[in-house]
Amino acid sequence: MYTALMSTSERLIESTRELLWERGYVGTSPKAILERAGAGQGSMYHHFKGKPDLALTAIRRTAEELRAAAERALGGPGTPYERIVAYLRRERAVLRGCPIGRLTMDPDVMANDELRAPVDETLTWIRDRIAGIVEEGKAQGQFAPELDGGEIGAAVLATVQGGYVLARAAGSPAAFDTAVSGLLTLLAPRTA
Amino acid sequence: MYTALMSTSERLIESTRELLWERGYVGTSPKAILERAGAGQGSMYHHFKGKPDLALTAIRRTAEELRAAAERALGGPGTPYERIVAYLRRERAVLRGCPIGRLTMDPDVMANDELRAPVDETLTWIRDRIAGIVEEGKAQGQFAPELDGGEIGAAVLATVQGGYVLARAAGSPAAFDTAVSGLLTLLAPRTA
DNA sequence: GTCTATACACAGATAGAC
DNA sequence: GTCTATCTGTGTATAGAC
Repeated sequence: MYTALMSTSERLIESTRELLWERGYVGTSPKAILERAGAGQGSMYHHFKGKPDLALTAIRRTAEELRAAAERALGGPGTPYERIVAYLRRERAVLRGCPIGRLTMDPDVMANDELRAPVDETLTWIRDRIAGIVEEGKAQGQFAPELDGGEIGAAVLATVQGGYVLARAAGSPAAFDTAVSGLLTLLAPRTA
Repeated sequence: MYTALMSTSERLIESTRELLWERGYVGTSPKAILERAGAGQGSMYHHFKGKPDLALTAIRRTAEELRAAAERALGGPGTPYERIVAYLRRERAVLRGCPIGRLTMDPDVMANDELRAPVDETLTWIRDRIAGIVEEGKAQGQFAPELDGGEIGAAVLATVQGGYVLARAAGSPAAFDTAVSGLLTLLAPRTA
């Protein structure tokens, strides 16, 4: 539960972000949000139109943070392969899953175009970002010319998203790392 | 909603399987199950101890079916690579997601060891099954000796699970196929 | 076995006092 | 802005009639 160091509205947003990550949209009730934020019913309906409106604000912020975190790895120094390694190996709370990807399994999020949009945009952006890096690598001769940037970008992001699934099922982050290692072996540049 | 061609208990199980697939565990209420099954409150509590008990029965059945479907592709004819292709390309209701994998994002399933067990066992089984096929391929010289069966198995299954995430986010099955194509390019045997 | 009736807490939202 | 009522429906389960 957040202290009074934040405004009520901020505490509501941050509490919602946490709960959406932990329990998804259908699993998160206004009551739970209010308790965590230390606010009363009135505050939430003063600052937001209701649960979907507050969730939208929370999701947008989380999406922006995720994009920034991905960019820190993908836009860092090194060869294209090294940047993809940095992305795949970056620090993650593996057992918590992806705060954006998990929303794709939420029926109420998927049924609401406004809520789905930031999810779609974020994953598409990461996919395309990786795709561009793969094309860079091809141009530099690090990757084989038969690789398709879009396909590899999708495969890399899918491995991450699926890695979360395997790790959560097993109750251990190891499965995530195993899947990543497998993909990286397959993607390794020819050490000509 | 199911007709009277099934027993009440069967209709309850099948309705639960559908709803767990569509809406997950937290998103599925006994009331919705009863409506779909065309049964009254009493029937459910006569045949099952409650929602978790009914869900466990439903999940176990779905897990068994998923394993069988995977085995039909993985245990089919062809080289190791071809069998993995068959698995990755098998007919799927992509936009519905994986009926087992999606449960890993359900907080109440993950918090209940009995409910999580069949999820874990199923995904582990598929992972290991693919791992063995990769080892076969290595023995036959189809795959490079530096590939680790366990890692590739995890990467293949993660691509599938993550492919569902990408497809659902985009609202189109194409993203799934794109990711699969990318992985298959990377995994393609050296056409020595 | 299946039904309806009942129970009580929670989900989501509104009203109006301070 | 924030709070405490208050409201209607739903979630999950039990009781007891048929």
